[in-house]
Amino acid sequence: MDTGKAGPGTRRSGAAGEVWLRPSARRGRGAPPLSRDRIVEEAVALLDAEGADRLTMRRLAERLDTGSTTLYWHVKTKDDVLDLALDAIFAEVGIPPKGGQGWRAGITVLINGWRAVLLRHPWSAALLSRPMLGPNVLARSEFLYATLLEAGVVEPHLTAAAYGLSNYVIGSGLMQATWPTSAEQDVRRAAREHLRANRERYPALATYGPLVAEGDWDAGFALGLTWLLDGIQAGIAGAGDAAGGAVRA
Amino acid sequence: MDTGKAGPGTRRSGAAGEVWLRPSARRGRGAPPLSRDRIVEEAVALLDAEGADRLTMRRLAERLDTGSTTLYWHVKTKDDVLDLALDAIFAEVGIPPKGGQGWRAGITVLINGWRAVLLRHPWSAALLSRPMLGPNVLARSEFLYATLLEAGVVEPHLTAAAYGLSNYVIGSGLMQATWPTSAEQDVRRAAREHLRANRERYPALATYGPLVAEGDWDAGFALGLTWLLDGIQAGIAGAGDAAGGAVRA
DNA sequence: ACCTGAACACCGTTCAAGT
DNA sequence: ACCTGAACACCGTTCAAGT
Repeated sequence: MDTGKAGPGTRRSGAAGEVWLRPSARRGRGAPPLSRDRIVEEAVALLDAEGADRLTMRRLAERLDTGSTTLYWHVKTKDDVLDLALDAIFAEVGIPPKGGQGWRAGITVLINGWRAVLLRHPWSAALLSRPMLGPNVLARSEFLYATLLEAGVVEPHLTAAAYGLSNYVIGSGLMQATWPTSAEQDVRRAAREHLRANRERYPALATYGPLVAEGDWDAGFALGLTWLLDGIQAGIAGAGDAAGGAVRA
Repeated sequence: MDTGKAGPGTRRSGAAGEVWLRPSARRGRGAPPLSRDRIVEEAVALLDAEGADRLTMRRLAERLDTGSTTLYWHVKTKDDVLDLALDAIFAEVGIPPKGGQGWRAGITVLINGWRAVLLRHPWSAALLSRPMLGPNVLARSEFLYATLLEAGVVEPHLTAAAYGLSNYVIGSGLMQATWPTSAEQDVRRAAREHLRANRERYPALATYGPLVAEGDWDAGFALGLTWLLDGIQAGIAGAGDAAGGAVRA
């Protein structure tokens, strides 16, 4: 594990003329100078590779070939790094072209892309408990609101729709990222057996529950999304009170 | 801050005869002996009072009047404490009586109770990224599945319904617990001004966005819940393909 | 303007030792 | 069976100092 760690003076002090043999940057060829962007990029890589609780200022600095304290010139705190990393991956969520398809299609593409990103970076689920106000997140929220407005959705349906859709993806991403992955077969099996052993207490779960049925995440997600979109659509047509009397909690 | 901290020997060594003046337990009157339950209870209190990142084995131990290392006799790791604390608050979610009302009413009560607990313990939102397999959580999932089954919901609607509802509450709780509270008026205002300053980039958000409109969380949540329930209900009636062709993502 | 090193005040956890 | 203290290998962050 510690193999790559140069002893004191090995690289930093530099033997006579050794400067010319070095490609001017610290690390191998072409490592750009340290910058906020590079720190965030490396943070995402570290998070992808090892998960949220392995992200340490010292370990991050090591990957960037600096001391941990150097990072604090470019970034104010570790929390900043997390905020920036979270916003960075949102850039991967494609924003559908403006007028292309109907509002349902546009929103479906956005939401599915959003979900895909959450699943591709499972650590992000745990970070969603911080306010998301970065430019990439805002750009996607803007698309969502704009599309709904253009479709004719008005308050109180507008807020409910935007929140409902967002909450649904976030919850789904969190749930699925959380769930014992197939890599943890032992945990899955243990959980399943736990349910079956207590089948008199959890009869429905033991037979139909998620750990048993191994339901199709994607199909389930799509179905729930349809329900939300249907509800939103119904609210557009008869703006009055298509939702019945259930609106007030 | 350090006022209450007894100097070495002040309490532990005990002057002659001092035993009889002590009420036999370490702390004031009637402190029950250390136990797993007491640790979890105190952990919840600490989390409620100070939030997730202030929970420390040492600080928790201090509240229990022990050394931090003592906790490890009752609990294996800090993660265990978090898992136990998370399951503990789920006990507050009331499970509706079995046959009382229709399935919609029962599920609505459960979901609203669930949401209320998440909002009452905002720290729990950040912990939802861990598998929830504790007895209290399972009991509530059991109710959900059993009620849906009894209402006649079948696969693939069953899994989609259970996940959809759960994901929706979880996402909502996370979102609302995360959002700058009214206590952080400055953050709210800064965010709002940020949106307005960039109104050409975020036109819809700047005018109708959540930070501006100050929408009613409860009403919005209830509306989205209605949509989900409507979708589930529609699936019961015409079991065939009431959801149209959108099922396969 | 950017980087470094030493240092501070913490962490979670282990373990031999006590009662 | 339960509790304690010392100790280990870490943390995030500050700050004076270097170039």
